[in-house]
Amino acid sequence: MSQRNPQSYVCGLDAAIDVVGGKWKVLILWTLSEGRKRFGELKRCLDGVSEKMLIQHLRELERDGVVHREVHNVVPPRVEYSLTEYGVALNEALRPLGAWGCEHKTRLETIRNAPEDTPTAV
Amino acid sequence: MSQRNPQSYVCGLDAAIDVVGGKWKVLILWTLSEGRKRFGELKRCLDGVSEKMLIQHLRELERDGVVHREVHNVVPPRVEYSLTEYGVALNEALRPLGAWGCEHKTRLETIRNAPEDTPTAV
DNA sequence: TAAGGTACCTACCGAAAGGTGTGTACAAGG
DNA sequence: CCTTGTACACACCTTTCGGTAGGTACCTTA
Repeated sequence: MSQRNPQSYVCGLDAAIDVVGGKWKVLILWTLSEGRKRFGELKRCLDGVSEKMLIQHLRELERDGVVHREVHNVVPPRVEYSLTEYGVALNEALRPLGAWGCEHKTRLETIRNAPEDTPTAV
Repeated sequence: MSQRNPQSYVCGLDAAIDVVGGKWKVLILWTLSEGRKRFGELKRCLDGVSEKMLIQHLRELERDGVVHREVHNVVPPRVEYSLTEYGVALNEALRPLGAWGCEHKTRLETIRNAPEDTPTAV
């Protein structure tokens, strides 16, 4: 997303947005709140995500300390992802925003699917 | 940002992120929570924003119904921006996220400014 | 022997986001 | 007369984001 130079987070809000600002990140967090999931499971949960983006976002979330990655050294590789305590807290903090989004969901969909230049009979 | 196709917001959270997902949007909302501001004032508050982006983001926030734009037809143009009730609610909903961000601000800054490949003496 | 599943990696490409620099109408101020 | 300030619009350019396609190592199953 709009990754700002991180030397200068202004109010914490921009820092948080920087963490969850990828296309699939909130959905990943949301999905992982149900419990630990394997890579393939996640992929099936997030319909339409490409493997590249899923991995990339998972890595970033891991780097940011909100997602934990656990590798089981077995022969068909088995990797499980889960939320850290930071991740759980982040999910909690996202609740009100999700609620706001739910309230305005249909309104926003309408706005955004509408043509910007309402050509009411030319 | 990562504007998803809005026919399919999954959980409201992605809808909300879509609204506040621009580089300067949360900062605009944050600044406007202090009260109505003119374009130039906003620009001075948000250090480093380009006029183009400020206008673009303001227009989008206006379209999404969270920011109100008021034009006074005077000769040196005077345009004032303020939060709508939706915008106020959105700001409230962003509070916990901002708090989370504040708690993790320095940690995130450290992580993100650090070299990813710690080249400990080559 | 061949195919399939796991969890990735890599190179390449188009689209979107964001920044820069200029122009504009109008009046006030020096 | 020239400059300054307001609130933009527009063209151009670079960077980032996200997606597609292909490949890998290993084992299982047919």
